[in-house]
Amino acid sequence: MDIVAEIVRSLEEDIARLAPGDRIPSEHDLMTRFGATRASVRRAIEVLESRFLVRRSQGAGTFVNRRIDLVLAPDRAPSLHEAVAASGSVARTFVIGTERRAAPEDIAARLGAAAGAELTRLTRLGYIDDDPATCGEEWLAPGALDVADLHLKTVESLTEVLRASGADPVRARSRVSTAFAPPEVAERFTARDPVPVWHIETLTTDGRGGRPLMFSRAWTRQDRVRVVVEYEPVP
Amino acid sequence: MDIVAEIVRSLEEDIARLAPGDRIPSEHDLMTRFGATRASVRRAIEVLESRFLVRRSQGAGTFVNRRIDLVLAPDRAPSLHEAVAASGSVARTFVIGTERRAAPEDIAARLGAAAGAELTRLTRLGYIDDDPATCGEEWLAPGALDVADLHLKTVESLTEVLRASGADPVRARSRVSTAFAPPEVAERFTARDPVPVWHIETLTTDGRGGRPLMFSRAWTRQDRVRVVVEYEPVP
DNA sequence: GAGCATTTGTCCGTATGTATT
DNA sequence: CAATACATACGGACAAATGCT
Repeated sequence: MDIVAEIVRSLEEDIARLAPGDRIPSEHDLMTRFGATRASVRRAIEVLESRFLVRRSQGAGTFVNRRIDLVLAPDRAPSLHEAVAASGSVARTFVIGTERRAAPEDIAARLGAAAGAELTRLTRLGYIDDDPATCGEEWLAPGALDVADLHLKTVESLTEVLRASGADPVRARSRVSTAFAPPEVAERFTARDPVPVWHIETLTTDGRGGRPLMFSRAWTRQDRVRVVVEYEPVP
Repeated sequence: MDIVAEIVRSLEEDIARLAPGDRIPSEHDLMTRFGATRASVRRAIEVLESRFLVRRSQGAGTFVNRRIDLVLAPDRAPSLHEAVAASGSVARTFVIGTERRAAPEDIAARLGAAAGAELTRLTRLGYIDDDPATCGEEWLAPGALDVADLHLKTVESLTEVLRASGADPVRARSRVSTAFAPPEVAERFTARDPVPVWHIETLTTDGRGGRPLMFSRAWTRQDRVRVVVEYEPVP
């Protein structure tokens, strides 16, 4: 009984012996192997997918998933690029938009701007192994950066740009939780179903004086990245 | 087209107008309402369930889910009991086991004990509105507490007990991530499918001297609790 | 570029089991 | 005990994306 659970168990063992990127047998093959319906086989694979163990691609097959560990700690720079590189994958980030726009009230407040103030907003999209994995926006405090400096292609260097402009950017406070990608983000991920994501917000201030410089808000796919947060109480 | 997505959208609107605990129409009613098969209706409800919007109970029906927000911050005591009470629900915690047992190597190390040392381990199970929602264990450092003090029924008072024994318990470091409940935990939750959970580890030390007192490891159901972690860099 | 086989995505219809009320 | 409602499984059909020829 419970043929789905049996298929799940069996496939789990198989996956443990495979490497990320390896293909698992087609649904048709699994039907004959387990003597089950396609519906049952699919249920089992859906369970594995919801555990982030496999990813499916229509027309291509089902493959063992690779997941990056990202540790966020007070004493460590939270570099997804480094974490990705360390695990042998390739990370790329593109700025897909820069604009001046009236900032939402909460963000304006954090950046010390008046409600409704027009601020510079960068939109970026990050890829891991050529798949979109993270998506987010950065809001710059008034006067933090000259707009002329923003013809950059990678956002990893944004703190570098801030530093070059005479500031001493340090992260002031971060907020991490999980959510489901809002429609405009899910669209970037070319997914329709609810995509479980990490929601990470960070306020960057000037180490000399504490003036707010930048507010960052990002959504990162949970099936591509596992975030671990370590924190200590401030005495 | 995409009848499942249509049902999801429609039910989302309905749910937004309902209160936690309210019942949504039966699958049979939804079949006639949308002119779809039960399979499609179930798919839609499964999507809502995976977003933690509803919970299903065989024989009873499908109900709008209630989720507690728990904010973990360096300057705040992470009290799930308080968060639950503040949202109008009832939290109860029971100690379901106390024993002396050889501690896992990593835990012994954190508590300053020799590898393989026998330590006191408490197992507890937490309920929200009479449903199991959190499950975990506490390991006590050697000499931190007299075993005779452990005939307590609620673990919320554990720091109180430590304090009464002359210590000044403070959280030293916490580690938060998401996972899927291991079998023995899922069993406590009376669930077979993979239950998405928060995995929270905390080391408690003595404020006077920094001696480790207790290591806590807990699994909390994501469909019952939403955790938000706020942290600041230590300069 | 066109055509084709493979593979996953979606939906329909039906039957039976099991927990709740 | 009976009715209700969710859980699980079977079987078939067509659509859509992929990868290869």
